[in-house]
Amino acid sequence: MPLPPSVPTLDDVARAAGVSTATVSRCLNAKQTVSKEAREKVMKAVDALGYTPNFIARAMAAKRTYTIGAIIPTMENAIFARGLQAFQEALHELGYNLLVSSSAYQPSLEAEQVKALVARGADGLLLIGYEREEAIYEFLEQRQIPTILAWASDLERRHACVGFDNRLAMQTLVDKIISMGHRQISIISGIVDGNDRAASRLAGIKDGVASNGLDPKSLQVIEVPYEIENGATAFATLMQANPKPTVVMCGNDVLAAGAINKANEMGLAIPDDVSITGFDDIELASILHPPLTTVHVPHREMGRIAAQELINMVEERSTGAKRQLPVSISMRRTLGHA
Amino acid sequence: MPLPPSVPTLDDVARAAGVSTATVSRCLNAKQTVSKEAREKVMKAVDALGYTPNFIARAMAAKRTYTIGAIIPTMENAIFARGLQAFQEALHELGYNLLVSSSAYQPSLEAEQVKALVARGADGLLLIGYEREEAIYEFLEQRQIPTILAWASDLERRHACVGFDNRLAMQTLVDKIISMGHRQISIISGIVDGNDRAASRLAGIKDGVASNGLDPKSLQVIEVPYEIENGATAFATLMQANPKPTVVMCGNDVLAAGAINKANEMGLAIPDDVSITGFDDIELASILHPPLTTVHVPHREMGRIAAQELINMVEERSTGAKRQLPVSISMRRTLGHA
DNA sequence: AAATGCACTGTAAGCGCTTACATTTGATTC
DNA sequence: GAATCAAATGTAAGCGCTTACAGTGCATTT
Repeated sequence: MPLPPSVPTLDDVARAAGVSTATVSRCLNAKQTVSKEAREKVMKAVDALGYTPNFIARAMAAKRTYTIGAIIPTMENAIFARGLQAFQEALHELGYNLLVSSSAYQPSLEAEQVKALVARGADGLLLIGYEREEAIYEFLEQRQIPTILAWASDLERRHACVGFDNRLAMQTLVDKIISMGHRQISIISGIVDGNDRAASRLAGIKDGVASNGLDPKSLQVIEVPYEIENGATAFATLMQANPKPTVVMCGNDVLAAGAINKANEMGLAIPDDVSITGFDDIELASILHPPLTTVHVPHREMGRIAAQELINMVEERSTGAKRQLPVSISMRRTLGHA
Repeated sequence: MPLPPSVPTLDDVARAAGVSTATVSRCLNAKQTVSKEAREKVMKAVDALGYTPNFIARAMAAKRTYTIGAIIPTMENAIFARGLQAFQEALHELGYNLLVSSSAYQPSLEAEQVKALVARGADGLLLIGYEREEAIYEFLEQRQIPTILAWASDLERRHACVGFDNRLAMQTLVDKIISMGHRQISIISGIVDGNDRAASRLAGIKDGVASNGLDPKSLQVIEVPYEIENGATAFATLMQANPKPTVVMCGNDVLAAGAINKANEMGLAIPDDVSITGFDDIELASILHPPLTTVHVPHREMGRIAAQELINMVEERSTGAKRQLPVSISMRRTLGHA
């Protein structure tokens, strides 16, 4: 038993099989022709030694890692989970691995992670939304790292993206709400600064309100980080206004969950006393009490398309498409007539 | 503008600064003494060229990556999210990065990911629970990869671990339940095969039942994957039994969420018609309607301790401790007297 | 003035792979 | 039987870093 239980290398395999390292390498990468005879000798040696290729050395020599990096704002709630899962699955099918990190909604952390992932040889990157320093985009371009922006769909911008129109979605929802007789609308929004999705959703509400002849300025808006508890607190505050809102629109389902919860606690009947709406349609939405009326987003499809498109870019079959996916409204039971 | 926009290397920096590559390397790693003068020249060159160290080359030369790998069974729900987040934060403070992958509860996938992470030079690994092929443990030992098992706390086993006693926790909960007059207990368990946590929880229930003089064999048990929908379906099935259960104990909060939802849908009052309990105390638990009585698990603490202990192992300050954390019962409103 | 020690810096040998290029071999053709 | 060619294999040069080892100067000691 060797005291430094040294890990077998390509050289060891080559020696054991009585061939050159090049042949072993070719066997393992199945790119070029290797005689059946040699292949068998090599495979036998690989098994005997328990050889596993050193990924780092391989990446270093080949300058390819078959690894994609993704940076999402948070892993704590389910907003990105499903899309990411689909992304990962699709990547796996295409022969790529996924490395995930979370920026905790901090731009500086995101920038750091972008560099870390690139330094680790990520062949491509998935980022969420648009809002980040231009320097990051420049860095990525200079390094020629294919990047796709998910949860983003601005066809005017130069970046490859796949997402949906947050603004239009909210506007549609507002139309619906107003058509149901609501005039007193209050809003619990995510933090708009640094988060283009939150900003678009808020803008969409204002658009909708304005296009229905109401004054967007009269809207009560509270901005809070996406956490259940914040939704609850904000809801309580909003309900103290006079006149009371007949509907509280939330920037996402997490916030809406908090709002619903607080409403129940306050003994308010939903939707009779107050209506509540969400955004995202995460799993949570359907098990709230009552089930949440929300904007349904095609998370899995978005993840899958992002993977396909990104790999197309990595393998130089595409220079980056822009995809906008349709959303719909999941009418459940928290939205009623005013 | 150079057509191959080649990325600056250490050599470029050395040349620009008029020093040797060794000096540049020493500057960047701050390990050894470099004169202030040299350091300044180097830093200037680094900035001017926009140099970022190539992580892969560094890892290759230094045989250290300052990267920890974690493989969790799922990212789709919040079971592991909070613990992992804390793990990541603690790691970051200690100067390490985290790479996460999900095994989707598939042992073969987990094995693959272990190899992938090791091949990528992970300095250490975090795995969930015990149940996996012995070959994986052997591989890890042979390669001398420090590994900590989280959500695991068997003090008899040889592996470093940090977790809590699933079995005892459930037993305690059963004691409580029986003391409240329940005799008809049904169970919605996670899939036990390949999941030691699920198995321990189920065993704990049986222990508790037996120690209270009831017959564990009379327990109705349905095993399903951890998904809300499955909890709902199983609950409906269980309620068709005769006699009906007075309490349905769920293997985790996700399952309990489904059960509660279905109960509401069926017009059953909780806890008057039927009590329901969960396990994990994820955020979801407190916003269910009614709020879920469940076993509270110190996720964040577990993640933090796992990080500290694992890095101690990586940096050879420890050979692997075993930590068992206390859990408590979060009494909320889904458990009432029989 | 020579010897000693210290602080700093440079030289160069890898780390474990991939791959361009060179070489060998055997079959095929004329 | 020599020439030609394709297939299989080998040789060896890196990839961009870290680090052991070997200087180089200069201040201090003897």
